[in-house]
Amino acid sequence: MEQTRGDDEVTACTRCPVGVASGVGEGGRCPFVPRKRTSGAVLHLAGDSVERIWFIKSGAVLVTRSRDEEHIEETPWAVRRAGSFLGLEGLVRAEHLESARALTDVTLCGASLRNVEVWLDGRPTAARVLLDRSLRAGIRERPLRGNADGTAPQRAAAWLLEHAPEPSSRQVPRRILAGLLGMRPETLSRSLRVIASQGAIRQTRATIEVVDRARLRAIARRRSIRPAAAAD
Amino acid sequence: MEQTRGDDEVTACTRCPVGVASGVGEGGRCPFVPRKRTSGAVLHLAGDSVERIWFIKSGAVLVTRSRDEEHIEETPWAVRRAGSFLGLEGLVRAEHLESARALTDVTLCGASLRNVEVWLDGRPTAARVLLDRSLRAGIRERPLRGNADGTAPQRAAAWLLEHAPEPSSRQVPRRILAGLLGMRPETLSRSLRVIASQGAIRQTRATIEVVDRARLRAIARRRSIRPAAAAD
DNA sequence: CGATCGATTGACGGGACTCAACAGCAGTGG
DNA sequence: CCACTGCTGTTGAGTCCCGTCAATCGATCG
Repeated sequence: MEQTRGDDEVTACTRCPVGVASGVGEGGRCPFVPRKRTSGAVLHLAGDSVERIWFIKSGAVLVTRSRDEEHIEETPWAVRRAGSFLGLEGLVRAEHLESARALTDVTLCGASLRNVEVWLDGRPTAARVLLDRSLRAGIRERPLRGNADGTAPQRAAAWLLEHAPEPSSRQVPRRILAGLLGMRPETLSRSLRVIASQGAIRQTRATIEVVDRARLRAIARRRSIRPAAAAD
Repeated sequence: MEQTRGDDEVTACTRCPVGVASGVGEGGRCPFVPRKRTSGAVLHLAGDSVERIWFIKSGAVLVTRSRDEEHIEETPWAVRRAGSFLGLEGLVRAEHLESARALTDVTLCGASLRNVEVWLDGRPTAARVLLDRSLRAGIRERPLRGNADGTAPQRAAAWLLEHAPEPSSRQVPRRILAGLLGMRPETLSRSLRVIASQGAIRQTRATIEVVDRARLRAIARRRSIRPAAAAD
């Protein structure tokens, strides 16, 4: 539970971890400058060369990855929220690994790759902030995508348990949600119907409302598929 | 292709990225001290409190994650090789996220969490090394686990394409490999038979030999399942 | 050789994908 | 106002891939 929860909006740079690391308030300047994007805006595409690194101040961003090298087909991968970075790959490779689109109206702080490099060299605490955020994101991004992670209703229930408290999650379209869970929209629709029939959620065409977390947990945990054995 | 390939063994600390960041050769001392473990040794278990952080100097380590919070059932997650860290989670949470076992005889450099913290505060380049390695590992660790990532033969072919050059990959038991790919051993066995019947590999009970990479690629790419559509 | 474990093969059933049709909803324009 | 269009989400029917269970085979070890 040490993960930051909720869409914790950070407005003041003096309370922003990046701002703090930059010494804002003590005469330091933060290389990341704020910018707003409206819902649906494309931030970058996989395969593009990394020009800027972004820090999400508020809102939610959908990250999609391409399965093939040519970046033709993309599949939803994760939802990044306030406090996460976008484009950190730029520090270790030339091109974006993933595409990013604003899922809601967002406030992003961006800095050119060059400025980030300068920042990393100049501020002793800068690298630690990026390391910290990178590790947290890595822990958090554990997509449940296949039968090995449970049946379709199980994965749907698990996702709802984890993301229902987020206000922005209610705006995730069914099609995208299905992609995040590694299933087809039809399968998601059927899964939600099963979950709703057990009284754990109430749903309309566009919204999902959790009414019984305990029951939802029961659905998510029920193990019909045993995970593969590990080495002993 | 900027990822380091092969089981690049690092023996001299003056050529090790961690050693370089520690200033070995310029009077600095590296907090990570080498230790050897034999194949099969358990390095740590998920849920244990993080005592030490390890850097892999040579060999391969199997990382397994537990699906449930109680850490009862574990499923293979990734194979980490020379140049990767183990236990970096310790910097942002108290307990190990994953279990680790030596897949081959390994040489590990370990440092206590406290010493790592001291090291991070004292050496300006230390955090950058960890950040760099963490990002690379994050890019590399992209497990293909479900139907959404392709059929069983496709995932098996994709894994072989990526890992066949690694000498240590030939020692991965079928059962473990199946877990890494999110399928049962029986399904892996059938998949390999299909791939072999197309002439892309030759296999015995214990070994897999790639004989036709082009054909293997064709099998991996053939799209019988379309990935879910991304937002446009 | 007997015991044990891992890998393979076969038979079977179920869950998810595919394809298709339909319903709900917004935008457009006559 | 309503037909028309386009898009998203739902529902149904059919197919097939993969998980499950069971038996067999191979390899290793005492």
